[in-house]
Amino acid sequence: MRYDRAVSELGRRERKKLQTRQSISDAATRLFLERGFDAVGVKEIADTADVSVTTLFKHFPSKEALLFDEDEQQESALVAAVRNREGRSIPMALRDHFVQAAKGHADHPQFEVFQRLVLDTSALREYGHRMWTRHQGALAAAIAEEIGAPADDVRCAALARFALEARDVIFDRPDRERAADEVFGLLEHGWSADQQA
Amino acid sequence: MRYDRAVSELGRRERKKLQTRQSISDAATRLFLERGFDAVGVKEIADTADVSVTTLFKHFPSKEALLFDEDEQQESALVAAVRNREGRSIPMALRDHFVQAAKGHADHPQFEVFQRLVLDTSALREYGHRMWTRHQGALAAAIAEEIGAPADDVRCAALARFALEARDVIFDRPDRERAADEVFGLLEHGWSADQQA
DNA sequence: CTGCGAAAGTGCAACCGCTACACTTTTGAA
DNA sequence: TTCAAAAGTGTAGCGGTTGCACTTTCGCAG
Repeated sequence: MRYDRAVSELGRRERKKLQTRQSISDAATRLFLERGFDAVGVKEIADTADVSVTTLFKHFPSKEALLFDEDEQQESALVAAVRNREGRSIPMALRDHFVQAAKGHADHPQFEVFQRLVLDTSALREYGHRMWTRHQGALAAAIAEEIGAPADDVRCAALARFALEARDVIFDRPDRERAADEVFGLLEHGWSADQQA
Repeated sequence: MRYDRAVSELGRRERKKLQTRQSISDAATRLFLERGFDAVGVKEIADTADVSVTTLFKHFPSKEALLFDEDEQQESALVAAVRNREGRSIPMALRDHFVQAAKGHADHPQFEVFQRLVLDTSALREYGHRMWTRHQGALAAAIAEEIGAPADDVRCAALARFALEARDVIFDRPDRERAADEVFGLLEHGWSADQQA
């Protein structure tokens, strides 16, 4: 959670609002990790954070959203990966971006259990995937602009969609880096490149 | 357990069960098409089909499932498209299969409104997509077997996933056949084939 | 044919996520 | 100081979904 402007520069009102939001998010994350997503009700989260259920839903649009707090920077990072790719092809730039991101997350040890929770809970896995694929439009637009194609070019949309889906395909594999090589290699050079079938 | 016996060969019990199931499905489809998915409650569907809500949920696992009745043949059709491809590459065989299927559906005029309903209702669109991507495993296995790769080969899994996702990318476009050419061309020959970027 | 157990269906109550509503409290600013 | 907007509250309710205890229906073995 990054807040560009310092918290102290906000009025008391915004500060309190942020504070409430944070305590809700904290309570939810803690309870979910302790006992699982489905075993905790919104009522209990609200009670733990010492707010009403109504207030909880004024800050978060759904129960699932309580766990996915940071989103915006992912999209800009994706677009940046395409823009500042320095000679590499777009698929390779995206491959590097994913590998890099996975490495970065590996630092945080708590990220492991967090990810386990999301992957083991169907509601969360679907919600996460939905949020993730929301970036398709922006990514496609960035790709299109980069190669000078119309903003709604089909191939750009397809590449964006495939790259985003690639993450899930790769995450299931034991050796993620090698999986990333193969999957993005497929996007870069195609199925028929080293496959006679 | 094989149930390829004709309906008439089933006992009165199974026949009645099938009958109630059908009347529920019919009532749901009719009401949904008439007034929209969200404007019809399960209670009303149950009443229309003259069953209790409990019975309704004994036949269908969710409200969305009421609209998606037949699934099994889609999967076998996908696998068959890969198997009987007669010299064509796998991506091209899948492309042809999709184009063919779209043409086949265009016959049924009621399919247009049905599709509109699904596409305009977020709950249904997501459910449909979830059901559709369930075929990834079977499709990936078929591809792997076809080229003599291990059943869990990453590239096969990726191709399967991408092909399934391709449907949605293509369906948004006005000229679906041309879109299918471009998207599956990307899978077949890769991004770098006719793209220097 | 009979009777028994399994399966299908019923009605009710409740849970859970979520929302509308009417209300009070807090706070920034004129 | 005053006032309107914003934050928060409690209650009541909706809609999908499930558990439970119950009745009815049917298939089948004795």
